[in-house]
Amino acid sequence: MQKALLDSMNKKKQYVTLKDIARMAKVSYPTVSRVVNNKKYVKKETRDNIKAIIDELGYKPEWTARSLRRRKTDMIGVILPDISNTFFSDVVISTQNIFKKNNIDIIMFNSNYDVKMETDFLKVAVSKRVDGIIIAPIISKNSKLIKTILEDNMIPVVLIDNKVRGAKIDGVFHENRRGAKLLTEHLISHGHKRIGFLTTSLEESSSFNRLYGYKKALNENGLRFDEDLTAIINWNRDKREFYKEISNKVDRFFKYKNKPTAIFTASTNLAIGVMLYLNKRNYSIPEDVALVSFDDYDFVEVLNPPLTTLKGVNEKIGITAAKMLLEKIKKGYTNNMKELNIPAELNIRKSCGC
Amino acid sequence: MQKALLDSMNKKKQYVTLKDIARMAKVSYPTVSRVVNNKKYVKKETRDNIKAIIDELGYKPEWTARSLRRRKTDMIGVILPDISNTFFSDVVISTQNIFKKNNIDIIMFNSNYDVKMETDFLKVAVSKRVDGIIIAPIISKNSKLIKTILEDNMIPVVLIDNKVRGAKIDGVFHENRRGAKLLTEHLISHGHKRIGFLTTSLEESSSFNRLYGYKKALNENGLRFDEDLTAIINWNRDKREFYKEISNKVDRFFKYKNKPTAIFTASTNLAIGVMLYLNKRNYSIPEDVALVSFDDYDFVEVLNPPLTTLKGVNEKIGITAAKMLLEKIKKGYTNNMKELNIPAELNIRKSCGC
DNA sequence: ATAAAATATAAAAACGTTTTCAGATATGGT
DNA sequence: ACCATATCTGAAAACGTTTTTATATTTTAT
Repeated sequence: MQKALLDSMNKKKQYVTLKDIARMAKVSYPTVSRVVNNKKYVKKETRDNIKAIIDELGYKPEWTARSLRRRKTDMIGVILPDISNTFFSDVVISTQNIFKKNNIDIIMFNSNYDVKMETDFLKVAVSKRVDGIIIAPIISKNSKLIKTILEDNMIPVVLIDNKVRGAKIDGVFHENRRGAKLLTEHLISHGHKRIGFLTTSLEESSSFNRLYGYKKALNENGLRFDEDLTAIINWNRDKREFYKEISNKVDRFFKYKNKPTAIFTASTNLAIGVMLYLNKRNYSIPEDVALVSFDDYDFVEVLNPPLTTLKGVNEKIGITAAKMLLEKIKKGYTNNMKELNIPAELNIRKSCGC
Repeated sequence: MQKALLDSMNKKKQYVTLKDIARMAKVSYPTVSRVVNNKKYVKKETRDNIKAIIDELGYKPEWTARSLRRRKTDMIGVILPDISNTFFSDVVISTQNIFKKNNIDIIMFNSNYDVKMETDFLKVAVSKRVDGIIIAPIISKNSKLIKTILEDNMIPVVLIDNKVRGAKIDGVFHENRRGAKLLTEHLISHGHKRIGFLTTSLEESSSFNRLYGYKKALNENGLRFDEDLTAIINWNRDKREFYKEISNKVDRFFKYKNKPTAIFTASTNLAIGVMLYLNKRNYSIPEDVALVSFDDYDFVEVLNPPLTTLKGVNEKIGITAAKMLLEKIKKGYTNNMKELNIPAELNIRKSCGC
């Protein structure tokens, strides 16, 4: 008896179903379905009665059943490398703000810059039958899988930040080349001739293009590109390790006879690492070393010193990508590749020497 | 003809189903199901053959159908107020790292500190039949809904950071009272007698408890609590507005005849706002005003000046909560309320005057 | 008044799985 | 050689919806 009570307490409550409602309202369950979905062809009287019962029992449709039948899940997959990076979390937030209005939810995949994980997540997203995917792909080697998904015409996809070589997929991007060129030129205008460059993996098209812009600025100003002043930092979820790698690599810059007088980082994570290093070495910014960075974050204003960056476009990118995907989902598959670049603009503060 | 081609291109590719595999392997589809799920009772020869066909056709189970039948979705809902706050994004990341190993995915809900949105999301999570929920509830007024979910025994829930008054739900929390007390005492030990306190809504138990700790420290050191030195800041997704409100409220502090010489903020978002204000007013930290803040973030080290905080426990909280939820999901409902508080520890830097 | 069209409802089929049940074959112990 | 048990397989039911089809009723148009 005691045990029975306990069992009944531990037994999951059964959800109320259409049939339950139908039975109470003495109608067939498709009729209830029509009420739930605000479809025509239900007498007002019947409709009101059913609605009342639904309210009373607190009926909520079983989404898995509905999804199975409707062949859509009202969920999209968002695959990003690191949402502790404000750029990406902003993307998630603005995406959600758009999609919530359409009653579409987000399955969040954080790949930790791990290619295997990214690939797995992509497969899971397909298996979970999401209605669409927003992805900031890590490396172009994923192209085969991504292309398969696109070419098999299974799921609408919108890229963010990184392109996939050879794949014709809509996407929204930073103006990477021009942005990097602007920042580098700004340093050059301050008289710097030896400028270090830090980035994460060049497999990412954004990194690659930032490097390109940096090189172009050097070139157009008659400065030689020096491979030794470029450092590629591997992402590490353990920040201590990540900063240590930055420290080691930047340290190398300062061991050359011809030291850099300025550093340009391709993301603010990297800039923080550089600042930690420079602080530790008692180099002062910008007197000893000037510093500029690609992304904008709300806290760069209060860094020591405030960091010169590009104006933030996180929300703009997120919203644009979300709207693009929504359109693709609603319209079904379309083959028109749209590639949007959000314009870059300098945000000059102190760290550059201004 | 042209049109037919276009139509066929635009037609969604049909997914491969169990039946397709079964037909090709000349077996019944439950047999294929057994292979897919690594169940016993399939002859090795048959199994191998089926596996080969599955690989060849790239069959992936339809998750909605599987979820419907199995009565679980392999998804959990994570409801947070603001993932652009590193604390919360760290929680998501560490949660995902735990759950991925169990093939459970995350539906992400970002409520923007909006009570209505939080409530909606909670209902959606239930309707989507998630296997469990991790939530950092904004206000205690949600308690009724949360309690209903718990008491109806529908879905396992684990709280993060904020408690819900009267509801017996497992949760993982900062050591809010002790942490706040430590920080306040530290300021007092520097000789400060007038200490401002900034927090977001006191509806959140974390804020309430941080205020409590602050008061207690004052009290135990013979200092009077002055309501005028407490400011409650409303969250605003628009950072400009958010910082403006901080600026306005802190400005009031400095209009009193008896100005504060130190400020304690209940979160780092607030600290940044305060720093922006102090910078603008040319107050120097810590000489004119000392500053300490509750959360730890990796960039506080390079702020101007480096911020004294509590040691970061983001990951610890995330991992603990995730494991707790996983256990609840696996065990089914259990009534033992577990409440874990992750110990607070000072992380002394420069902004306090040390 | 009558045909046509619109409305209202129910019965049945469908979505793609997993589970239960039952039957067939193989294996092992006496 | 025989019964019990383990292994294999398929048929049918089930999960909870939405959609299709069919049929009855009401409204509208002539």
